Amino acid sequence: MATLAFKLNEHLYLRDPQHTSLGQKIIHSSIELIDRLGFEQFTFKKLADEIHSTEASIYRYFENKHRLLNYLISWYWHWMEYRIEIFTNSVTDPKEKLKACLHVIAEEKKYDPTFEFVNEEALHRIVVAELDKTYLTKGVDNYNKEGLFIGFKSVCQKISKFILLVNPSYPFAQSLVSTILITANQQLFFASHLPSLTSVKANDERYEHLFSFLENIVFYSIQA
Amino acid sequence: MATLAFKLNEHLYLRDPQHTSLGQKIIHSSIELIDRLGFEQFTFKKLADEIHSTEASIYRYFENKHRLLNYLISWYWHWMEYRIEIFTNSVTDPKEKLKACLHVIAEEKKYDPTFEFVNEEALHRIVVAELDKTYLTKGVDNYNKEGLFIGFKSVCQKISKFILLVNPSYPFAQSLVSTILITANQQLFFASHLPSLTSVKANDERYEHLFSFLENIVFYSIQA
DNA sequence: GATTAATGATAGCATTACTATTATTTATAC
DNA sequence: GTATAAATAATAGTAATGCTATCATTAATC
Repeated sequence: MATLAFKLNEHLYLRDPQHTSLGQKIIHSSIELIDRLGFEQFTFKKLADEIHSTEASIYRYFENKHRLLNYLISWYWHWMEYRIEIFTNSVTDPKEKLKACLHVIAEEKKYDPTFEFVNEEALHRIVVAELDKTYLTKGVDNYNKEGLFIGFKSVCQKISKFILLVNPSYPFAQSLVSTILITANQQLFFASHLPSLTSVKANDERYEHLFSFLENIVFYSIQA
Repeated sequence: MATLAFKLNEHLYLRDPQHTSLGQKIIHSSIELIDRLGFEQFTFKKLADEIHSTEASIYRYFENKHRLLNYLISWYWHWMEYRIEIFTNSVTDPKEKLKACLHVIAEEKKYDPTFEFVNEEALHRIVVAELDKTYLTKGVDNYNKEGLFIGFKSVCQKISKFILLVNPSYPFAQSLVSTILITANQQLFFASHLPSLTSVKANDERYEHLFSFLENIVFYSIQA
């Protein structure tokens, strides 16, 4: 079986979890547990109990739970880049390419059977709720040097290039892209929990609302 | 002495810290410590040592460190609203009102002697690094019911109204405002730590860069 | 079948996030 | 000015967390 797997930065893990049974259980169940408990309440002890293993065994895969979170979120961005690639690949018009990106960003995240032990729906909720915790820490400069954030950076760069194809003289491409990638998740969170902070309604059309908002910001800002 | 003080939501504290000597020391030194250590490393024990008091005494003012963080950040948004009020008050043209808001949002935060025991510069760094941690938690719905986030919401609402004065048919006012308030802080953080994610340069003109970016997004999006 | 690697079982330790109790200081009321 | 109450300090204790270490056992590989 030639399962598709992303090559993640080595500093994210001690032992690669993708290729062992225990490693796959760690990934699968940590997504489930972090989604359920939130990152603060999540512990290696609880994860160990869940997968009928031990704390010590998990520590052989990940230095600590912070690295594990970074791993999961990095995986998410690699998956996003892969999806953006799929949906922009055959599109030639730069504006349409950009629009395809926005669709991938704003769409509902569903289980992708290409990646067996990853529940993308739950992982997306984790990204929404915990992304900032990966870089909003005193260790950010060291983590950055280790390359822990290349997944996110790479997606940003890819979309920035599309923006510059549409308007080569737009001076805020990087800022605009990081803003919409982060705000997309935030607005969905606000829709569910702090509705007065968003124009996205918490109903079935939330993803369409979100897309319209992103489209509005992006295309008017770059004056396309 | 008629010191100006904000009336913060009662659920933020157990005993109002603004009116006692110990309370003021807690506010003053918690800002200093959280700024220096980051919220994760900050503990009531360390704060107690810093102000030559005890853990137990601090617990009589704040239920836990999470509430204290909420208190500080809520204070910040009340201060921001107060500043927005000052700078928009005498302006009549809606576009100029909105522009004045963006200036307040993007400007460098400096010590405001009106509020003796608060170091706004340090507090701003705390907001940049820790804001999301106040609401990105499993308890968000309960906290929201208690009114812990009214400071932020109130600022959002105020600016949204200015947007609707400029263009009454703009459908994303709330989303646009929450986006720029949060992205303003994020872009400054990126400029310092993850420069490839932002177009804001980490030099003396950072605040002007930031303002231009916000101005670009806001005024083109609402088609002013 | 021997060797090595991976995992499990168990223990331990410093720190954290509290709670509880009692003592002491400070403020206020009479 | 003393009585009374309130605020604070001092101290102790507890369960959980985030690890590290050791040794036994099972599984993979040569």
